[in-house]
Amino acid sequence: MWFAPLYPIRPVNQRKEASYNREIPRHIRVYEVVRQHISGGVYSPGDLLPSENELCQLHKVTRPTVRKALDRLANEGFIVRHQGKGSIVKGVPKGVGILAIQGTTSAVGKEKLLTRIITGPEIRSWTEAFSFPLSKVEQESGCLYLERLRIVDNKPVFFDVTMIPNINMPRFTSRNLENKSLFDVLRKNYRLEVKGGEQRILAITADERLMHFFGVPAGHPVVQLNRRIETNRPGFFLYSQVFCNTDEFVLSGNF
Amino acid sequence: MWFAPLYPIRPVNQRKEASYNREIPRHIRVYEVVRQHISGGVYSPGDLLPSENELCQLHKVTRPTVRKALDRLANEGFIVRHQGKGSIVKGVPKGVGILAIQGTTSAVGKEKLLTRIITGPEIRSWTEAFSFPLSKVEQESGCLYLERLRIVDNKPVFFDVTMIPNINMPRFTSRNLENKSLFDVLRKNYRLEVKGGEQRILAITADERLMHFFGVPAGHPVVQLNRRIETNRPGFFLYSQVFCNTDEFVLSGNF
DNA sequence: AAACAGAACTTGTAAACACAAGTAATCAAC
DNA sequence: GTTGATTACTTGTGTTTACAAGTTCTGTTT
Repeated sequence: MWFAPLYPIRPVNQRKEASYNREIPRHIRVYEVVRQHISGGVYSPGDLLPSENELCQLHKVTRPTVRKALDRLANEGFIVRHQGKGSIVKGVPKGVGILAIQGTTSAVGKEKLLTRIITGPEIRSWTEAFSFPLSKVEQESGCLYLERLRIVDNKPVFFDVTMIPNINMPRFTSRNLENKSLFDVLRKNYRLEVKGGEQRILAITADERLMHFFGVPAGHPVVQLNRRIETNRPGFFLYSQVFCNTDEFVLSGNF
Repeated sequence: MWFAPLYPIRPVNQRKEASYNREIPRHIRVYEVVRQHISGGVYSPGDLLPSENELCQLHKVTRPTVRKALDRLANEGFIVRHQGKGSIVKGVPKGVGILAIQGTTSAVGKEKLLTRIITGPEIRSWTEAFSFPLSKVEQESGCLYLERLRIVDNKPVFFDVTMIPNINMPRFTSRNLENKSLFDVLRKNYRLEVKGGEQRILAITADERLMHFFGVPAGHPVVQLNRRIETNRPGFFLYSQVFCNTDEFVLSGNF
């Protein structure tokens, strides 16, 4: 059985169009607006957001709709809600640190960090990708190999090995990477964005080479990170291995 | 002005008790049950979850309530929803490895992991929170102290120290935490959700105690993690220190 | 048998309502 | 002035109703 609608819920579409032009849900609209207001500085951290009922009036929607928007904002860390008080702006959720998504450059701060290229960049065939499995395509293409030593406050802290599949990476071997963020170069010159990845962490004792680079005695403990980094290019991964002398600098990051 | 309720919404509380024993919201109840069914293997990845209406009947709640539970499950990656089709089980979200956001239990898999309580849970005064700064309130409240040894495949792999501010944590010291996920206990009994945090990683050599726990010789390298973990309770942080013997198991996680 | 129409499901969006519970300001009583 | 109850906010939870829109099966038509 069919019942005539008691009231018109949404304004009749003026023009019927393809589905890609379908209305954006109202709770998402509200979310977008408030989110932009927070990241745009209309509301500062610590501010009290308009109450749910005020937001209802502002956006001409009902409370469940507003609440759905605020649910998401709270979930993503833009706001904190307090029963009986209101929603307090927390700010734009801070990014993920060295261990999470960015290279060491942005974590330590560009000023104090020097990067010395030890080897490469040069084309090699894969030996292994730090125990991550390699696809056939990757294996056949060879890799761009790079070894760097990172120096903070005149002390060598990181030694990293980076391996990038040699697929559509023109002129990479002739690039000057000294004191540059690798991720910046990849983003600007190859439109490669880091999306996420997987990492494995272990503690080892320094081998001859690390003893030499870090200037530490035999038996010195070192953190080793093996990372497989996803990019916006589907199926294209960066592989990197980082050794870190945590005597004076620790690896820190948010999650 | 006051209006008599048109209908009784929820069954009258049989006995009025203190606030820590307040009713757990129904959408959270439903969430917990379905979540356990997924991680417990009642539903396998690829399976179609009961429809929202069926879940309504099962749990004797209405659709918005069920939807709120499913919203969260989808958000956390347990399920994927398809309009017109249903909700498909994706499985326990891997990736939330030890380094990212969850405890070791979900990272390794519950089957193989045993947890032995070494000390506590007991109330102590703070000595320090692994070099994280403590607020005045935290310092004055004292902390719940807990030491655990995690055993994977009969090999001790993790030793962790957890410190929780003793603020509104009734009966925590008398809880049995043996072979349980601490985060699960906190979520179910105290409605504490992990939101994120900060961690610092370093490599050390095992001291007397770790040599004993891990059964490793002197000079053995060990990964140390100091973590400050944010929760949904504003200003309430968990502090934990994890030592990991990475000989046979590495710390892995996604980002 | 193949194609189409429709019914009968599914989830997605949104409103309107009712009440619970936490917070903060106000105001009266002491 | 201080205390304590009241009141007027705030967010939290839950129900009911209505319709939109995607998917799948079924039955009829061709």
